[in-house]
Amino acid sequence: MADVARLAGVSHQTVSRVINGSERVAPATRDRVQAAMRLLDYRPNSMARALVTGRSRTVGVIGFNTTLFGPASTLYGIEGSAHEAEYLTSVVSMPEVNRDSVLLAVERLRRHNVEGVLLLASESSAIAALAPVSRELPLVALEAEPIHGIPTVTIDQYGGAVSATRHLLELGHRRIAHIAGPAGSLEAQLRLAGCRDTLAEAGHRLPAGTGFGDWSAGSGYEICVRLLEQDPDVTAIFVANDQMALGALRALDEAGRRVPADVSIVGFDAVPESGFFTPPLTTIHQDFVAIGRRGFEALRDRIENGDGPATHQVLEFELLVRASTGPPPAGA
Amino acid sequence: MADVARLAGVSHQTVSRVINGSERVAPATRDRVQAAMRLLDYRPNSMARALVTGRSRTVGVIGFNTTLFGPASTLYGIEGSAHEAEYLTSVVSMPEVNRDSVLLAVERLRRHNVEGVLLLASESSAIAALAPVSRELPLVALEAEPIHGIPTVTIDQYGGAVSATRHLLELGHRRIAHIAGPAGSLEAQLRLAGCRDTLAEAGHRLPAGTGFGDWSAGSGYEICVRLLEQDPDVTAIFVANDQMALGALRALDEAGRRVPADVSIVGFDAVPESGFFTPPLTTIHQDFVAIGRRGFEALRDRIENGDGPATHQVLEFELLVRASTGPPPAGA
DNA sequence: GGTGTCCGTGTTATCGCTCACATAGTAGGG
DNA sequence: CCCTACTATGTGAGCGATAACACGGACACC
Repeated sequence: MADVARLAGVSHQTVSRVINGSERVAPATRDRVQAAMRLLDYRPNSMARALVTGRSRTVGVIGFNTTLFGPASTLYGIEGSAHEAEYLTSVVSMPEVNRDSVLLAVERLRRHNVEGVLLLASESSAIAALAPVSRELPLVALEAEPIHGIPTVTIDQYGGAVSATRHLLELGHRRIAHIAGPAGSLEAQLRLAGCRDTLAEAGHRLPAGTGFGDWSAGSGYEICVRLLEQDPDVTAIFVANDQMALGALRALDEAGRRVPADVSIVGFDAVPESGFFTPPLTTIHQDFVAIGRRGFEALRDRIENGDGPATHQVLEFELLVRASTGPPPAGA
Repeated sequence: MADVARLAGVSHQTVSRVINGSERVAPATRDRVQAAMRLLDYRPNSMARALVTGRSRTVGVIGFNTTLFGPASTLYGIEGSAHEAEYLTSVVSMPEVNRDSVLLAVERLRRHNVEGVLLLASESSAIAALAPVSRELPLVALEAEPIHGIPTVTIDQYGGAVSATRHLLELGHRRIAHIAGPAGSLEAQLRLAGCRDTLAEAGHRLPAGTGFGDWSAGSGYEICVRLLEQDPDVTAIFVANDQMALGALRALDEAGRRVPADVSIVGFDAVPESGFFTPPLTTIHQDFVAIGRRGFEALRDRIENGDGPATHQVLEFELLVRASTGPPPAGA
């Protein structure tokens, strides 16, 4: 910076003014300074600036299964939004969700002076762990429970589950099972609750022993195999995400049950591949990227304008009816 | 820091020594300082430290399709490794790969004083754009061509394609088609070349008009539909990734062609879902997480030990034979 | 022509830390 | 018992920027 100032024949402060786009600089001077900056390939040192302003213009993201389509897409949305606002995104991916790992992640981010943190985890334990932190550091939780005064952005998981279940009821199904996500996950709980409540309203109930998977195709497969043994009369299964639904599809195929002629399947998430499953999967679409964008905006608002009351944004979902659902077999 | 020093009755320099684990501190003093730090909930300011040491302990990652399983997993590997080395990972996800977007991304990261950059893109144009930058900033490219003296970490794409193609030849297939990835992608090119060369060696050749997809299931579907029209005698298709293979599976199903009885399919990547496709997909497994880890290690080495000659690491792949491949139909 | 006001620019302090060097005390060798 | 050598700690400078304030000159107004 001193070099630039010297070359342009001004003081370092004037250079600083040019960098920061201050009004109080004569156009001629501004041009001279900019020319000097270009000539010297000068790049302001963000660390020095951050030190004096106390602002790092960096936000942290804490994620877990970031290799999954959902979180990866949300991260993409966050990054896109952050980019536009000239923030940098720092990611911490933990292999497992628990109190300690969340605290470790946030500590790591704080040490690097992030200005705020986005939590990408629906485990209520993760949010609970961060509740005290949120008083010192702006925090927004995505796909999370609106508790502890932490702002959240989610889609209407419960509503999506209701919609999926209604779809099956409307097709005439009566014996409907659910393959749930991890028991500790709020999303999984809401999807289960939405399904159960909707069935109850219609005078039906979930078969006993709903299995809790881990979102993976493998777990969906295993749970479905068990389900078919325990309850061969099931004519429809609402599966808590598309990957597990794929596993269920595989299990049904191996069991010789046709989809949707014998059993209908509904998934959740609408991953891009789901339209190419055999058969193409009926599922609930949620806009992960939008969640990320909204999440970042909410965080930025808290960073720049301080704590207001915590907002809880709920985005819309969409039922995508494809070929994996149809009326139950005549005999059922 | 001054507060800690005062409370512990030492100078700020001694506090600094304790923070940095210097040897030259009496155990009693160290304890007193640590107690003071805990009491005051003191956290060293990384920006000040970065300013004076000139080290931000942050690396940048430039990615494109980071919502895909491969890049997302690699990112996960990078982050894990970076975490262990106490580096922070900052991600920039660009919507498209081209010279400008790559340069923009790297500029953004440099402005935030990252110490090095990992490029997650197999497009040679992206690497070419960064070649000049790599002389000023440590850089490692993943899944990329070893050019311009930039270190790389990849798996043996060509070898994987050879292995996949041989597998089909050994099963007795003679009319083998390929569905390729984007023409600009090095991975796609190598997979295509490996397939073509292996066929040529065996005295066969690729049917004319190999389609170039965009890695998505949808593109795989469309290319396969076209392929089946143009070349109905094909008995096997090697598809450049699993998502496109899923699309191909769908197209075959709709065309009434059974897999593997009528047509065999081999994918590439071994995404976790591929074992649950209908039928489970024969594919080439590559360890994306390991690529990320190795990539970070290589970058760290360059950051901390300066430029040596550029290393090019090639990791092993593995052919996973599942149910989507079998001998060609008797008539073929 | 004096004076207040605004504009463009410069001067100095400061952010929180590490580095290089200074210094006091302690121990060991002859 | 002196000198060297090393240990534990302190002092002051400076990293590269911004903030706060100071200052000279041009202009307008009375």
